[in-house]
Amino acid sequence: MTEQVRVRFAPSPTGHLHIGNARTAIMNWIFARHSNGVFVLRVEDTDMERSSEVSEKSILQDLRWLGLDWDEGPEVGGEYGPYRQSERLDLYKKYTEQLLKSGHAYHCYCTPEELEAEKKQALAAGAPVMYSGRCRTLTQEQKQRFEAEGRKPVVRMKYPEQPLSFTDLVKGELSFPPESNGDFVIVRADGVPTYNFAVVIDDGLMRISHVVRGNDHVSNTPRQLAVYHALGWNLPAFAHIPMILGPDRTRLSKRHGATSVDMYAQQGYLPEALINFLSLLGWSSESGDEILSVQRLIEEFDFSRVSKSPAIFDVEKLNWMNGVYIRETDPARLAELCLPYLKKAGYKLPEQPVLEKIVAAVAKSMERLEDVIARAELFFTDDIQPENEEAARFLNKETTQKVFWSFLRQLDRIEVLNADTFRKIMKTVGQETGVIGKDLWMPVRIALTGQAHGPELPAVVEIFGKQRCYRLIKSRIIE
RNA sequence: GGCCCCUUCGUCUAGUGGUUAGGACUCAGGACUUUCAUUCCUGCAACAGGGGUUCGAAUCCCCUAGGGGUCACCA
Repeated sequence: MTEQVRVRFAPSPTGHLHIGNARTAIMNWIFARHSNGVFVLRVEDTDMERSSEVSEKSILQDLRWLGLDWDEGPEVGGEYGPYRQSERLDLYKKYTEQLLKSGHAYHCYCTPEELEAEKKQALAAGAPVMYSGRCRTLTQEQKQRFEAEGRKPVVRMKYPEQPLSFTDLVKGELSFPPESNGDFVIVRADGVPTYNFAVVIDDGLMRISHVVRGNDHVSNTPRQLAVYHALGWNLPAFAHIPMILGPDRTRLSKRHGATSVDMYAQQGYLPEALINFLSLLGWSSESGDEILSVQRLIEEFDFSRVSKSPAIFDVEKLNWMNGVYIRETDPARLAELCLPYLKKAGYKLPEQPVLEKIVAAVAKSMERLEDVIARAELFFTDDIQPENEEAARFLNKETTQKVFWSFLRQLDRIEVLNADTFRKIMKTVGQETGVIGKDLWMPVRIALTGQAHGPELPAVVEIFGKQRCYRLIKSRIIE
């Protein structure tokens, strides 16, 4: 029987959920759901300086917003906990001692200053930059002398002298010669383990079957292999997914604009759209389809279709895709989603049915939910004025006044004004005045909305109602 | 600089020895329409370069160039 698939997403709580990390989380989650496996969330907070509870909270919130639920981890528990590295220190200690005893690791007393000097020298000489390993052979006396000086040692792993290799699910066979790494620190002077050590202990103990992570971790992998081997543990499968780059082909960062999930959420990107878009950065459906539901992503996901090369984050395409999702959203939910933005704009909100109509009227031209503020403004202001010269010109056409007069006459004869009756009115106005096309519609549009471009007039008019339309047209009549 | 990896339209990608190199976004043009938007149609646009292997290479091998990653008591 095949072993249960267990994957993990292991963010460090040092800020918001980054777009790149979000994509990693998404692929892990999708793969877990695809395989009927377990999705573990583990908080890598061994960097005491930079980690914070606030960050952890926000990352958890962003994951939930995306719809990525975890089966084990903070706030849900699980049998392989605890799920914060800061709460697993005794575990790391146990295995550190084991490695020390077995001779795979040793104490190193070099000071940061000494290391820095060594590094500078190597750099100047054009030699490879790595630790010399000189503390490997310290005698008892030397160690005691360092201790007496008050030096706190770190623990270093002896990097093996054989090539280290593994098979990556997306990149294939990968091999690293011994000279590609030196002895690396696994426990800091303060006793806290470093990433490359803790990650192995945790993945091993948590029975992680597939390590799915960003390509920036490829070069870390041989160091981790060394730990696995020293411990005599079985290797998980590795899958290194391509990185996400900015338009300038460098690592996606603040310079490129919004880089965290919460910023996209704020601007009004839908979680489904973000999931869909991010999934397609480095993966493609065999069908060639691009608009893919979460359900389909789960069904179709496969590492064999993950690309090896980095992908550039293209906001234009995200915008398009988000627009597709907005247009597919039913009016009730869309109204609900737009509500926070309308409130923020300070608009006086109407009844739910009217709100839904407003949102539906402008939805076609929206790429982000925040667009609703500008698009729907005309429904929330009483002061309708031509927005520019182009608009004002239609008001001054010689045929305009008779169109308005006719329009008001027709309006008087109607009970309720809705999209249908409005169309009928316009038809009659056209016949009565002999004015057609733009000259007929534009003056009405400008008088009612102030804008030469905007949502379909019948929809606008239905939302406005008879009173408001009457008033607005009347106000444009020159006696 | 050492080590590892990558390279198809501007961008995301399909493609696993024989295709008019396909799709999507963007852009341009057109149709629809009272405007914008939506929708639909059409078009522009790519195998980094050079050597091999082969009857035949985007597909296999080598070299060059370009790009990315990493070399922390960050993760």
